[in-house]
Amino acid sequence: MKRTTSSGEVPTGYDPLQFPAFAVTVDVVILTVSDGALHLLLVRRGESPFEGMWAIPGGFKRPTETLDEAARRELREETGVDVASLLVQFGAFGDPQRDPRMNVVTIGYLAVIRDVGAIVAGSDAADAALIPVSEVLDGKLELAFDHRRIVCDAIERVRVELAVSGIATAFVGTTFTLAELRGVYEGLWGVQLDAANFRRRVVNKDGWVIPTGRRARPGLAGGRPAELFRVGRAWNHSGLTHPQRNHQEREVE
Amino acid sequence: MKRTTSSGEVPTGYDPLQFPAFAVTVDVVILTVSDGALHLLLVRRGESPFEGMWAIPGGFKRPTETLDEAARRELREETGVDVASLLVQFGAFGDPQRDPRMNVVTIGYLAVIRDVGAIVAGSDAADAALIPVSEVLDGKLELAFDHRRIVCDAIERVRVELAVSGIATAFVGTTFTLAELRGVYEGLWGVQLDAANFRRRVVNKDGWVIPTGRRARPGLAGGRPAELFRVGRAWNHSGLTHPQRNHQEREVE
DNA sequence: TTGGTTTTGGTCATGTCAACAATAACCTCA
DNA sequence: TGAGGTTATTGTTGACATGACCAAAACCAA
Repeated sequence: MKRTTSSGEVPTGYDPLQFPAFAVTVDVVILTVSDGALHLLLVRRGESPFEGMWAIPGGFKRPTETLDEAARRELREETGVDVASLLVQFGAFGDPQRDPRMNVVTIGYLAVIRDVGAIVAGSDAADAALIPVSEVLDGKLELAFDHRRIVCDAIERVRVELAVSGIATAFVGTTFTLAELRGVYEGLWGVQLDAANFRRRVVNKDGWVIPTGRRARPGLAGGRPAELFRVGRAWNHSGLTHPQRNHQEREVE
Repeated sequence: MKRTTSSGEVPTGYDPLQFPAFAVTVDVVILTVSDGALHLLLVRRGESPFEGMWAIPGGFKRPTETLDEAARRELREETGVDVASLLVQFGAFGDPQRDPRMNVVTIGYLAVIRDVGAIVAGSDAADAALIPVSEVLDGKLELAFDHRRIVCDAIERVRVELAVSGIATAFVGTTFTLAELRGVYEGLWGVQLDAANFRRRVVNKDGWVIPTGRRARPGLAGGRPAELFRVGRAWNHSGLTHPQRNHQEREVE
């Protein structure tokens, strides 16, 4: 049995070129909620291969920076925002044929930003757009490289993270109404949540949301003005779970 | 604002060496539960740097294989087992100085195997050992490279995964008693669980465990023989949660 | 047979949560 | 100004989950 260690059977005098060399890139899936639906930021490729197709923004990792720094740099170059509400690594992708030109391993990052409308407009709007993720998941919109799979993994991660931690607050502004926050859950899970029960669950969560005294102005349709909240610091412990039917059938098929 | 896409500003006629080249490795954190405590498989490094120190097994990704294949290959080379109960990627590590020799980006994999005792014995036992993770977390045992951080991330992932999915069954054999399964939770969470309540929670979970008719032989101390279960297929939906005190104080500090 | 040990089943009180009803506070339009 | 519409919030209720605790069952060793 061959024994190898983390960096392999490297003799003391090594030659870097003797080992398989890869290009390492960082790709950032930038998400936001708009009109109650999850959207992601895509850019149109200007070069071959996949010229003219939509892709998620990304670029080479530089030898002097960490992966996190590379992701933050890419996000800044793409959107101009310096810090996202959330920027976490969610996976690495290294299939041999994922880039037809050379061997590229990419590290996927997930970024959540609050209101990206103005940001995309300020950017080079010609080749960047906010696309509903449903179009990607449906397969209606084809993406370059293996970016469809990368996006799918990112979405899945968001859904899980939403249940296990308080990611939802990353999608809303610094102050928000509970209806807005509820919309994030409904959009990402594709469910309808009871407003009354949602309120109780969220407000009772220890340090989850903090009421500011103020109230939001009602929408065009009127209605009682909603209370304004800001995020508490404890949005990282036990998240919300999917609502489960009261009368779930307990049959073991 | 500079616009880059996933593979950067690569002209059509590209020269691979013109872009930052990295070595890509796959490191596998191999976990098992032994004597009610979580252990991990470490190998002793035979070469510089960090010669003689403990490290997690790993090696170079080959250009023709996927990351998952590389992880499976490393696991097989190290333990001889062909397929783990669980083998998932959990993170990428690419700090510039993590390897003093060259720029190495490593992809961390988490492997869970059932009974590793015989396996390690069958391997080249001189430089491989099962170490309690507590010794690594305490800092009592120093690891090569940034492997301590990699291990910490893996453990954290296991703890979360344990609550959100049914990872626990990956630690036990194909048939198991509820005491064994409970021991996994107790070992990983560092808590004591009531046997009666644990049984109800696990058995009531839809498709979680399936009773085989057989019973285990009692231990040396006697006791009623335990029922033997096997894992159901639905161990991926809503996991168990930490037990929470009945009278939790609800103060907002 | 007796005492020890482990598993399994039962009870009870409390807490959580979904469903639903009712009220409060705003809007627009007549 | 008032009526009807809309949204947010509070209340109530019943089903279920869960933790604490107790008791019985089924084995061992002596």
